[in-house]
Amino acid sequence: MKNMIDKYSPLPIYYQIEEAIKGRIEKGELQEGEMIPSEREYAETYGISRMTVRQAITNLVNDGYLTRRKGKGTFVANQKIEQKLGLTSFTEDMKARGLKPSTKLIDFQVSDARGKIASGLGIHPGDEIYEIQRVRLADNIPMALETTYLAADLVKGLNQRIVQGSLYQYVEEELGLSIDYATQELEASVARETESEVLRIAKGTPVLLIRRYTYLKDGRPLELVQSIYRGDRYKFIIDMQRG
Amino acid sequence: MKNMIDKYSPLPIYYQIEEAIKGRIEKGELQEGEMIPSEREYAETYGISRMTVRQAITNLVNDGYLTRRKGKGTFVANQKIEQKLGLTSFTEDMKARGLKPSTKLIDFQVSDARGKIASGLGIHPGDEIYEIQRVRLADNIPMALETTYLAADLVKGLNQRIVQGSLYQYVEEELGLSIDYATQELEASVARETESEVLRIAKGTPVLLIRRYTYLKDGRPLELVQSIYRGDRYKFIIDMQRG
DNA sequence: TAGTTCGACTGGTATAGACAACTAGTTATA
DNA sequence: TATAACTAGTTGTCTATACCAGTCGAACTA
Repeated sequence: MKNMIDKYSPLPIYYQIEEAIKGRIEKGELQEGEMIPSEREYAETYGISRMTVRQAITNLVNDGYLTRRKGKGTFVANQKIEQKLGLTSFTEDMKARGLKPSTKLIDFQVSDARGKIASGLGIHPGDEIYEIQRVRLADNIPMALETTYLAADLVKGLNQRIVQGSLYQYVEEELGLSIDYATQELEASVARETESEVLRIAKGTPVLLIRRYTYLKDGRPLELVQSIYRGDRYKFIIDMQRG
Repeated sequence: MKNMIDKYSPLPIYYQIEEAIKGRIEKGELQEGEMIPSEREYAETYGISRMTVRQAITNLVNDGYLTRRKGKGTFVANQKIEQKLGLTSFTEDMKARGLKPSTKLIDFQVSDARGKIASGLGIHPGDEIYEIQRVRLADNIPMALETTYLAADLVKGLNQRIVQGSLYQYVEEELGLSIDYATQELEASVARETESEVLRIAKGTPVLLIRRYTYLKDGRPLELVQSIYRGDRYKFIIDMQRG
């Protein structure tokens, strides 16, 4: 039941190895984060060259199934949180559109929760929250204004450095909290004073407002992200009439 | 001015080659569709192994800069039309969300243009149009109903086989038409009879209606695509109140 | 005990060569 | 003339080998 490799198959050997490893991951025989056998080990057990094994593994790394760590080994990749949640990150979204995404942090402060935000985060009005404001750019053109609200006593010790890295990673790996799911609301709106300035559009211009609530495994709300997208740059013409 | 490769640089040779080729593409020295020097040629002129050249080229193929054609050569890739237009294709969109996209063709027919469709395509009511209806699925769950309308005398000879491949490629390469730009309209709506059946949702469920108009370089409208997305599966809660 | 060195593991880079599969043009043949 | 065979080019696959560069723990040393 071992040697599933057929050297005389018309299918390339690297492809057979590739499918074999992928199969073991999908069957759950290889778990997320688990180390797979080393390249030399594969080469020996199948009686093939290490370079051929490398070709198979390289493809799987490119497809996101595996990650390599020099000196340590090759590991089954973790699914991205965005993928788990079924969310598209701004970065990936823009890349898919062929644009160069970037982010500018414009505000990071502690403030008091107001009505809608407090209820969204499941805390009391007046409780401390972190408020992070970023501009998302595509090819250096401002595309969206994104404001993230987090309950301060849930994500203790948050600072500017973390915010500029991966917030989700910090929450999961450092704080040990498990992100579970998210819901999104989309609504059509118009740009207000602040937004029009940052996005360099006229006040009153149609914008897309997306509100995302992210929840932990235990049901507590983790964050509320409110994004204002320029309708024009997105080439969305928002008209409110019903079909 | 030739040998830009430093064998004793800490940067890997394959990386240097990679950057060199990428640079030539970005500077326009290598045009879209143009064949680049063969792997053996690179190996010889730089005095390195062909496998090292292959590593560089493989990376560029993975990044979408080049495409290989066995027996012919390696060519500078065409930018995807979706990228040119700044549009996200359903396929890419779903992949980015970690879902497996698929498409089911449910109707392909010639019919007569009615009011809104005729004006959108810049033809007269009663003129012949192709009408293509597809269901877009993610992980085999129907996500959207997509209807494409094309003026029959503009895209002559369209058939089911082409429709199941790349329409844009056919239009550009076979018909010699140049796609230029597109606009999108987004509006909130509710599912009607037909849509509710195909998408397996209740009549009256909120849906996202996206209308895309694609235009040729000469300004003529090429197609009108009307997509009905399930609001629930997209986890969008559409509410129409203004901010 | 604390620190260092060493060795055995990992993946990363690079070589030189071989043959297969495919493409396209040329040449020889029926 | 049409067809087949050849040829020279391309990428595709695979081998066997070598050495470099991190990682980590065990053994050695001050």
